[in-house]
Amino acid sequence: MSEKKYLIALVDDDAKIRELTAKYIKDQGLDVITADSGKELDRVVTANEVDLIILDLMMPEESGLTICQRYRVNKVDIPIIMLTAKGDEVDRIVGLEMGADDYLPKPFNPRELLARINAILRRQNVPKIEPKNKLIKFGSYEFNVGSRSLSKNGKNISITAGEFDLLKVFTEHSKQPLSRDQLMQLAKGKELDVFDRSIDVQISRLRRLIEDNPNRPRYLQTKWGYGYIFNPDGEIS
Amino acid sequence: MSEKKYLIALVDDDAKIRELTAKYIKDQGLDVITADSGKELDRVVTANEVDLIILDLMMPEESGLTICQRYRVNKVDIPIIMLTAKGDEVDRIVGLEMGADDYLPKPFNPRELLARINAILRRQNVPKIEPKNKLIKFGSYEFNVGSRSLSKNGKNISITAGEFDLLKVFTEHSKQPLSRDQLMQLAKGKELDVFDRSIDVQISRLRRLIEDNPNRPRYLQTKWGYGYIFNPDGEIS
DNA sequence: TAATTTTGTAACAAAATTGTAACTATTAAA
DNA sequence: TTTAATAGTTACAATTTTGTTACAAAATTA
Repeated sequence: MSEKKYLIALVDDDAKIRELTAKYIKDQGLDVITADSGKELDRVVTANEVDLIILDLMMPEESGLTICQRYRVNKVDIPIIMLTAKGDEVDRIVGLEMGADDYLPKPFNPRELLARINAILRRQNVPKIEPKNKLIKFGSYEFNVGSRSLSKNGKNISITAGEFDLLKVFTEHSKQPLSRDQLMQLAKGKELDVFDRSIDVQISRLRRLIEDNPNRPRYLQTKWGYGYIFNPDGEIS
Repeated sequence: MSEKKYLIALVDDDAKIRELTAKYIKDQGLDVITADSGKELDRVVTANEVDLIILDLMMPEESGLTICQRYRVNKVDIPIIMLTAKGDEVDRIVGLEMGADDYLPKPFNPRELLARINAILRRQNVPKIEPKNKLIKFGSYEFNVGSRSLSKNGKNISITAGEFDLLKVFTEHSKQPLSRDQLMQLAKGKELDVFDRSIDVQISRLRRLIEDNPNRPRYLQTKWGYGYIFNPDGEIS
């Protein structure tokens, strides 16, 4: 956890826009967690170290404006980019006065959003990060985040994108139990549906890659009734 | 920290489904008021503080869709779960567009309904801001809520989810006698049935984990005729 | 586009936990 | 001291949760 990637919280009530945008940002190498409301954002922000918030202005329960104001009043000074309806000049100005750092009219070009994200992060000069080739070792395994590769005793093991995302999340939260909810958020940037077992299946697949004996996992253990935990030391509890 | 009990309004014209579902929800420790029509629901909503509405789509007088729309137009933003006929893709989408928060195809699994209720209520709730690695020490024991772990003299003791929940409740209410009723409510979020001894059994199990001598409990003592009390100082009264 | 790979879903099996019932022990009160 | 009520404990059944597989859907690549 010494090095971390930028984490963007994306708040929009429209699931389609949310997922599309999240995917785009993720593809650019940033981490994304989504939220569909202010309440949800609160939870995300308290549970994670968010570097920047992208906030839709028009939302049913609590408007982006209110959320922004609430955060600023509470001295939460995470940078905020506000998404406004096209030409909504007034809201835009109010938004900036509320303490938003930038705004972007909808519909927006994802590349422009990305440019603004980078501009703000640079402006904030959050310590620049990730001189690639972050290497995590556990047992005879090596996991290289920069080169997206996994190996055992130097021999390469092929890992899919989904497995990679999941393992990356685990290595970034070593020795910390993660619920399926959190894993879904952190690895895929979306909400876990009730009775969704896809995380379990991915875990099972991941274990085949990173466990000498997948039936007796050492590194990727189950927290029964809660979720999973990654422990590079491989202590058996 | 008085936990609020949620009130669910259940609207269905079929009396049998209504009562069965109501009973199921009640058993899980939520309050329920039923209604057999939109009119009835209006009355219920104006007379009570309803936290969530479960709304059948197909009803003789006024359809669930209409009701939902009516509420949203009038800026009543109580979350709504819509019950749709199976496979009625179109209505489902229209429902969500009308402002329903979730839908459930009929016939539904009551457990799934409950899961969705809880998901929505959780989403509505502003999360408690809590220090992450809260560590409670008593005797030679350490209980870490963040990492969901328990240890004695540094040696890990495996604790189940149920035991964890119970112990967590006790540590959050140190030196305060808790009735079985309260414990059930706080640890499992449901109602205690008459003649339900499950709390006693869990206490017995928990004592095996956190007492040097489970037959002479120091930390988790009995309040005879009332309930139990947790005292991290371990004074024997 | 077709072929290939990856991912999610559903179903079932396995494992772990939890509740129940029965019985015993303890406590408080008569 | 007896009695009735309450609490402790145990084994076992029931339930819940997790693991895994095969297959279908979706995404990616050629």
